[in-house]
Amino acid sequence: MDKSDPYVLERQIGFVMRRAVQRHIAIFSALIPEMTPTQFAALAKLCELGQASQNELGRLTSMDVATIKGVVDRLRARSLINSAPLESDKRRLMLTPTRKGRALYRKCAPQAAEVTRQTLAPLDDEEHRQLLQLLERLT
Amino acid sequence: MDKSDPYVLERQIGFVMRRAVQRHIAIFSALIPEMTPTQFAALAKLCELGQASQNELGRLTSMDVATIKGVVDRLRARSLINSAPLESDKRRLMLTPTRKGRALYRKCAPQAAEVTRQTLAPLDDEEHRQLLQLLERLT
DNA sequence: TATATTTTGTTTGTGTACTAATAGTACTGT
DNA sequence: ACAGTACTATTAGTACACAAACAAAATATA
Repeated sequence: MDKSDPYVLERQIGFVMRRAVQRHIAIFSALIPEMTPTQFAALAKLCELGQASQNELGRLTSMDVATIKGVVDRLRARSLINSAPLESDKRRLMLTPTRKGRALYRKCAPQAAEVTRQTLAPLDDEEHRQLLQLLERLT
Repeated sequence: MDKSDPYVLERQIGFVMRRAVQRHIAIFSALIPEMTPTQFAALAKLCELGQASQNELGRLTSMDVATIKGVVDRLRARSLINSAPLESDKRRLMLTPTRKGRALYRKCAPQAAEVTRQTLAPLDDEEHRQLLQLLERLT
């Protein structure tokens, strides 16, 4: 990319990523209306771990402390997860998925794979790999 | 990408994009604390066009009608843009950047280019081109 | 032991971002 | 002229996302 290129909004990485994320979220909510992508990420990670503290879950899903609190609150309000203060460290809020939460996760996981497929439909396997690898290096 | 891969949250395109966007926004707000990326996009496009209706500006910057309204409200509250109903079509709200808005845009534009540079710093020019092209195809 | 630091969680405030509903305006075809 | 349709803007409601300020608990260090 020529560094002397004029500034064109539509070619900036931030603008293009925002649009790609918008499309992804649209696909997600069409295929998985039961949950938002963020809620699914938290539930999926919690099911994978079995249990985790709220703070820990936030770190593992790249959510801010204030954000993970809201997400956890909404999941708990729908009885998809339980929370309880930890005896050994009273600051921590230990989270576990409920039976209902695990069931919903199992139901949605294949759909989530389909979301990824549809999002990446314009690309072939090699391009998919490349894109993921390039994006990961931006982190 | 092997379609039979197990579902690993961290390798899904949505998760990776969310993280990349988070980093980009952090860089943006460090370099351009005067505005959010969204506000800059709207102001930049409006300065480029000279004028536009609110709806038109939203379409050109990929913002929902409700979103562009909020962004325009905040820019107007800071006297960066003006708005007035259009005589020839009373449905439309015509927007123009103020002198102050244009000055701020001119000041921030080079910084915005630097935001893009820093965001893409882990990649070389060819990789930058590739990433942009792949993301654009996801739109 | 006493103090300082770190960790964890909450709250408040601001700013996207979308859906759905509403209302006024403009256009189209008969 | 009028009925139906499309467009534009606003509002209300829900949900991320981050910063900043705070409180409580645990850990480290003097």
